[in-house]
Amino acid sequence: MKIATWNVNSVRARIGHLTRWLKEFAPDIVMLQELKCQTAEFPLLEIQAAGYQAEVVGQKTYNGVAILSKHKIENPIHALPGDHGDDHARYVEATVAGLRVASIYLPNGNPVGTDKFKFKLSFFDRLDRHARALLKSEQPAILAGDWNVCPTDQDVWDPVAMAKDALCQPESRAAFRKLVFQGWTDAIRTQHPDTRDYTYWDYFQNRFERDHGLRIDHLLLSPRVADRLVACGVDRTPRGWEKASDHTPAWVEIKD
DNA sequence: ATGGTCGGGCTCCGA
Repeated sequence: MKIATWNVNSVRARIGHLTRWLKEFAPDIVMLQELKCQTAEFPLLEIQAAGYQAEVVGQKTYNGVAILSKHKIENPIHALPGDHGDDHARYVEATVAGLRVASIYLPNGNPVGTDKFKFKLSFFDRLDRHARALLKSEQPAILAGDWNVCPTDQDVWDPVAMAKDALCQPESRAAFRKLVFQGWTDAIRTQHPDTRDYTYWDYFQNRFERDHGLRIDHLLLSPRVADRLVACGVDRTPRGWEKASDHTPAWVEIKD
């Protein structure tokens, strides 16, 4: 079973790329981020025609997350618990094929030293508590999405240029590590300890062509899913298509 | 040296 995550940077602008990639890569489950549309505007007919169900949490202009699946989607939740005042569409979680899967769009947090950065850390704190409860439930689970964190300098093409960025702050990295230390496996880094495996390249300055990227899209596996890990990677193909998202899909394959 | 490019939806914001 193949499970992927992809920040599409507007699902309506990218629907052609998305349906092409669903057909070519044939994932069983896909976590999407940055839909940039309201739930009612989500291109559901095209997704269904491609053979997928969808659980969508949208909002106007910003954010937006979804779970696409070839299998039945059950018991969804549409927000990360812990803050009733959080009206950002950044979290959707559901049960699919016996797995608890979450599509997460963590706040970017720039610039550092503002309420945006505080919101990022508080979102991480809520995620930490919720992830702990998921582990305790002993359901096989996958937390996937755009984490807006480069876990180490290995995940950054130019660590000096990025040193003041919210994606590389010690607090952001510590928050990510705290989840890993709970017992979640960062699939790609664990299976590929020595490669860069970027998932994002800025639109500026031909960064993709020069491979000046970042690894910020991650799939974290609960222990029972990590036991089933067969392969994982980053599919750079869609990033090379015309009018691409600035992110490309990351994926895992697990035993059924 | 603080630019550059996208998408959404307006004349700027967020990334």
